[in-house]
Amino acid sequence: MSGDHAHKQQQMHPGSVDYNSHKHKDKHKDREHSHKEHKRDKERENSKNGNSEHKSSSERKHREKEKERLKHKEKQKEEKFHSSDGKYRDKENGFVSSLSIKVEEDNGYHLPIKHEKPLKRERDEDDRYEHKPKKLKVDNEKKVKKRKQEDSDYEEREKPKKRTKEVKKDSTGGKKKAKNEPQEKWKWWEEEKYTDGSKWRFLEHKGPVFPPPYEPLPDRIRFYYDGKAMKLSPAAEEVATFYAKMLDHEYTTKDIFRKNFFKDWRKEMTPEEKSKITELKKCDFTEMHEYFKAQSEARKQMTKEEKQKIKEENERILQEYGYCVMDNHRERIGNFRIEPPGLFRGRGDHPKMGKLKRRIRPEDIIINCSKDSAHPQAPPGSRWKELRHDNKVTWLVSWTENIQGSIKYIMLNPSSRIKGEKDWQKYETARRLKKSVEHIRAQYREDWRSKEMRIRQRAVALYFIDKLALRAGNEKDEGETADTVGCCSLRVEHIRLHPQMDGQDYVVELDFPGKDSIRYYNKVSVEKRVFKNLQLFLENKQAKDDLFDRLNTSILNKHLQELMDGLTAKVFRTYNASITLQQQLKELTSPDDNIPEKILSYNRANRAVAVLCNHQRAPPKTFEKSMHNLQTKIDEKKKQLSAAKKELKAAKADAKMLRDEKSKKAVEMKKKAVQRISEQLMKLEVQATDREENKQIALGTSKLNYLDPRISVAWCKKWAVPIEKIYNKTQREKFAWAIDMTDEDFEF
DNA sequence: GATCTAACTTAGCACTCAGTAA
DNA sequence: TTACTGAGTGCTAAGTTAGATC
Repeated sequence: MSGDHAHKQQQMHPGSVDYNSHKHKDKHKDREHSHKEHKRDKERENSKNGNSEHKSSSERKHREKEKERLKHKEKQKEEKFHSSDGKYRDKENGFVSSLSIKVEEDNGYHLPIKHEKPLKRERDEDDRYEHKPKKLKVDNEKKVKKRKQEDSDYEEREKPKKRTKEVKKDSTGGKKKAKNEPQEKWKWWEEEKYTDGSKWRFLEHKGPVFPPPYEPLPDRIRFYYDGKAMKLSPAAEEVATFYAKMLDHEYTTKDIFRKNFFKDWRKEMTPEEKSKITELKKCDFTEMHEYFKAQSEARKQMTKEEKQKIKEENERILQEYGYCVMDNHRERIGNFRIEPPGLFRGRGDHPKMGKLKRRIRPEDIIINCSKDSAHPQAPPGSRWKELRHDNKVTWLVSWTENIQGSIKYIMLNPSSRIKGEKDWQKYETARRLKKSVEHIRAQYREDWRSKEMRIRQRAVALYFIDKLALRAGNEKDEGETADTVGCCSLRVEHIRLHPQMDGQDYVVELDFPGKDSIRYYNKVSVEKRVFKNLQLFLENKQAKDDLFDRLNTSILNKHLQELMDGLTAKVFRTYNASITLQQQLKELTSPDDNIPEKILSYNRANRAVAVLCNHQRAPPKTFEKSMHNLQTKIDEKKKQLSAAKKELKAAKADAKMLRDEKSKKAVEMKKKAVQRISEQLMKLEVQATDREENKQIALGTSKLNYLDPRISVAWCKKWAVPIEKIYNKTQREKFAWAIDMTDEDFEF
């Protein structure tokens, strides 16, 4: 299947459309579609079809057989999940399912999996979970005063010490609890929010941590040019080490990377070096490369004590620079280190890959903090570019990077109030969309018949965004970034129309490089009117022309804003992801299941979302090996089980003969052993299934960014699944608000 | 409406480190 | 004790969106 797709994919191109004339020249740009995406896919495909795949095929078959034998219950669930009637999206490499066409249905509208029930709430909106900002705090002088007081109180009592993440204060005004009492987490979600657009009242931090200065290589480590050793100037040597460190990486085999690197490297050379070093292929970095490899090896070989020392030093830096005081709370900073210099690693066929990312100096840094805070000090002998006091933004530090000229920021950790509030708000907006989505859908269906082309295009694009969870698709600077697209920027070459395909009517085949140059490949059966509209949009266009030439993200979002306050294209992704999770959890969870089975169901629901959102990952390098190891464990466990069963049988026979207490006890013991081993076996089998299904799908992205955590928390509570089973520590910190406020009745 | 920019979210990859098996 | 492994974490690239400016 996967090979088949790859093949189809390669052949795809605007054969089915009449490209004779060019109607929309104004918007047409002669873009080069480099097909980086396709190359990357092909590479994956090749590696997949290579040795490792063949080696593992017998194991996989074996596993399949084992799966067959899994409990009846398990099997039923799997069938349910894989939806036997072609609802699953088919992705690159066939990693999702063997079925390729998603059928449109009235109720199973947006989901990759068929839904027996309509996507309707089972009860009225539960307003308990509405994100209702309480009374405006900044309007309330008393409270502002109090907060200010708390700020200064905090400085007084907390500044010199404290290693806890949050400052402890009680509800009456900020007194610490007794020493040994457990530190209570700050429940910012129970407090009032700023509603005047300001993000904080007080902000104090220590500024960023700079990477260590460059340390020249020892003299024995030499660089060779054209076979001759050559001592490089420190600046040129530093840049050379960036390349040397990457020698093992695929990047250094790419022409653009090499070209960009060499060009930027030469800029760092002295005139003499410049005149000597004229060809990259004559450069020999291997000694440097070996040196860094040895260093990395040495780091691994460090003694426990040495490692501990480094750990302590890192902890000290974290405590000093990794936290800030925002209003009256000590909050964790997300990224407090300045990005070190190196070679730019753009993704896909990025035209700037290999360029030198220069070292950031204090003179490049803008510091943002409160006027009345202790300002961070620039390193001795240097000064900041600017000291700013802007409480309308959330960042602490910013600088402009030299590759794209974009601004980089230091901001707070996801567990912080400022990020958490925004996250919560995001899900509330998505829940509001739930209330008006049917109306919006009716509207865009109506717009498919509009007399105006721009409205039809808007309506069809919105249909794709809603149905397929596509990203908005901003226009991008040609030549500055990799050629990737989203919905609004789709081009003729990214779409093929099939009036009939695989027994389905009106099939649209989408194939394009999305964010991070991850391929989006999907064949989907659409409504006739959508199909006819697409045919119309394609008329008289060429491969490189925009499919939606009368549309862009700005127009689309303005329209969405009119339909619902706060609605943007992105909200549809959040909404559809969350509603899919909720729906899938309902479908897949069986009350009789044990905890591991329930977790498998959760992961499968999560997986359905990841598939919908096209969250892919490269299969882990050690995947085949780890599956093999797991299978070995399963085989051993089976042997163990069979032995235990024999022993039980024997014990039973003994007990029947002897009829004494001792042999009865022995039977009980053996029974327990059989039960224990069975459970262990079942866990391993579930683990193998889960891992196999997860081979090329990344669950983390949707879990962290698209799924309303309250759905997961409610599910855990309802089925008594420990929250730790689905969220690790970091995730629990990020979603503390949801964990605290949600009960099992929560409905998205 | 086009373009630019700032601010923020979303994303996959690489590396680390703790747990576990040998 | 060592080697291995995978979950967790950090890093930073690549998106979206809104607002300013022309």
